[in-house]
Amino acid sequence: MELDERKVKILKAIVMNYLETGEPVGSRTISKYSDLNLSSATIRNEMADLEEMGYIVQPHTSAGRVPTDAGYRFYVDRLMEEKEEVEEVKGTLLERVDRMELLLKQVAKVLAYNTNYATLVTAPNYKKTVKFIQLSLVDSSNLLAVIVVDGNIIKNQMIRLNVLLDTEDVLKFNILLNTFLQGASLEDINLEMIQEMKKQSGEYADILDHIFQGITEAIHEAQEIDIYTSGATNILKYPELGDIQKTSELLEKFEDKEELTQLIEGTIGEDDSGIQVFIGEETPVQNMKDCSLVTATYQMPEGAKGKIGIIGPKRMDYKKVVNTLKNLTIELDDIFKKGREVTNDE
Amino acid sequence: MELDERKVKILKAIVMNYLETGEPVGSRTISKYSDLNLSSATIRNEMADLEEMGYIVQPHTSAGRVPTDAGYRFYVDRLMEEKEEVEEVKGTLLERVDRMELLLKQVAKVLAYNTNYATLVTAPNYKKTVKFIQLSLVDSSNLLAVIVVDGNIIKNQMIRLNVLLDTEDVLKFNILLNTFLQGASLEDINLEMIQEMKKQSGEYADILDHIFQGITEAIHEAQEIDIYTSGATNILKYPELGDIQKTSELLEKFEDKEELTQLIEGTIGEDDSGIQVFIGEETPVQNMKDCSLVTATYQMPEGAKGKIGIIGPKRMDYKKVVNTLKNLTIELDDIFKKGREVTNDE
DNA sequence: TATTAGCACTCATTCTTTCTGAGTGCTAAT
DNA sequence: ATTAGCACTCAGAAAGAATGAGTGCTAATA
Repeated sequence: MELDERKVKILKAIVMNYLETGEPVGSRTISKYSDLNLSSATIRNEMADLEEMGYIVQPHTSAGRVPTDAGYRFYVDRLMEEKEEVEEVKGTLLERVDRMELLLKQVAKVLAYNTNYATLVTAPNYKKTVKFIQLSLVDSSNLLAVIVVDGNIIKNQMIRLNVLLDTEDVLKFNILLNTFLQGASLEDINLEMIQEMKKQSGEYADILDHIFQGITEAIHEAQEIDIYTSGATNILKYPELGDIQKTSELLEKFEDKEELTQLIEGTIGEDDSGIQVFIGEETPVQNMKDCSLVTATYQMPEGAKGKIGIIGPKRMDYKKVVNTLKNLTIELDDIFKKGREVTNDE
Repeated sequence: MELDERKVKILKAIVMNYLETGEPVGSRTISKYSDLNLSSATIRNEMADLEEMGYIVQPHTSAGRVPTDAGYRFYVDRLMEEKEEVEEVKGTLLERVDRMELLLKQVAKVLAYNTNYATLVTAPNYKKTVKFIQLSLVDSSNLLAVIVVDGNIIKNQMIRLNVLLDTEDVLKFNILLNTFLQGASLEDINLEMIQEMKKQSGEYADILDHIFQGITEAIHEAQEIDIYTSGATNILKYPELGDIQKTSELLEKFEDKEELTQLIEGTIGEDDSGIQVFIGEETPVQNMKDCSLVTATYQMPEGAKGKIGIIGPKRMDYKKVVNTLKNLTIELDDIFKKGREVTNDE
């Protein structure tokens, strides 16, 4: 059977109507509210074909039709024309990037507010490289390590001492650490390097162990993918995800970063730039089979990438979501670029 | 009418039974499962009295009785004997206090896991005093300010420069800042002090403005009440909070720190130490009228106080919750004390 | 006088049954 | 190829009947 132009028109009408109303769409509706000027009977015949082809289904015999995953997919890939009007993202993003965390939290929040879906944002994930390390003696038994990795992400680590150090010792350590570690990534810090540093540090070799532990912890922590979410409760707004049981399980996942990390990593694939749409079964997480997921990848000037995701019901307003995401990533790119110009011209 | 001993016994039986089952309690149940050896008819008479006195109600004519807020209150205040068995808190807390944030997040999580209710924990709120400040030059245009306030809370602030500074300048600033600001709280930093510092800093007075701004921002941020929540979705587990509409509004509040701050501040009252129980209408927030809130105050050796709260349905297991909270606060006090011994013996 | 057995009554809940109407598929006419 | 028309289906609403947990009241009992 062939998917001729008329069938496409009808399919489009069905999907759009369903997106709007959430009710199964009957032949009569299409007959009346489309410019095809066909009787409901004709539409019915066409619908039967479309059903056979797998684009739509009837929830039960005497009901209208509802798009299948394939139907949505066809719509998203081929029918959904771009909106020319820019979907403005309301709510200001921070302009200063020095607190990445705040910025991303804000992104999640603004996005949730704008779309009324659940959102999540991952921090850009790149091989972090030490830019600057400083130890300072806070008091006699506490040594503070401040580590700045690129992207101006700052980590602190309090190191408890059981030996007395004086300022001069600390100064020595600082120099030592910086000469060795500046520009190093986590992988670069290998046994050999450590040995060498220990050798050079002479009598304080055992303290160095302590310090190292603190530092690796900090770098590790910086390396972890941070995830920020917002608007999780929006999920409750869509009654088609009726089963409270299921929905609350989904919400629970949303509280758990581990799970989310998996989710996001599941989306890293072929088309790793731009926008991806996962519909129903295509979604990489079990509990989400009744939802759709739209992700966008943003990129920092250094090449680091992060993801923004929106989770909503299958009948989500794909057009709006895709558009909003596009604009948001542009805005983000902009902010990062600006940030870079001002900051990192080393 | 008088609340004699028998009535009290009956009331207690009703409340306990209701806490367990969630179903209205009938006279026959009490007659059978209590050691009173009274017929259901007698119980009925007594129940009628208790209803008149406002401790219980019937949801409808032919149903058993359910405790009113007053009924719960009486139970909590007078009937609920302390469990002697310690309600063990399962799941380890971090032992090291240097990352307060992690500790409190953990507390919220463990508590939610143990009780199956929604939990929230506020960071201790005290007048923060600067313990240590350090500026360092990360690169030519970025100055990093690290501020440690007591309790070893660390704040970072990247300060962007449009003037070139060399290491010596930074050193000078460091000395200047530390002599003036060490031990100062936010309120202490007044115009006079600033003037004096500017005078002493001579030619770099205008950079100082920049730095000040950064530092006050950081202190402000440290001053803010941080709130950590966990297990919000547990709320969905209690069907008696049936109205999804309402419940989801409640959940939304749980996403919003502002609201939560209000909530917690609403509980700061007379009995500001130990454990407080708010039942239904007593709760300081509108959407929470169908819930109960139990809060505990923990105290750091410095005298700073924070709150731990548990939100659940009115028929929550008060005994368990109160007990768990008691033990948790003790455990926390312990951790803090240890932390102090090792850390802050200045 | 306090307690209890007994009975009529109430009413949420559950299960059935009936009704309704949106929507279909098919056939015969255009 | 399209459409009018009609019989058919079936979810969901509405209405009715059965169930049973629980009550309040009264009269008998200890």
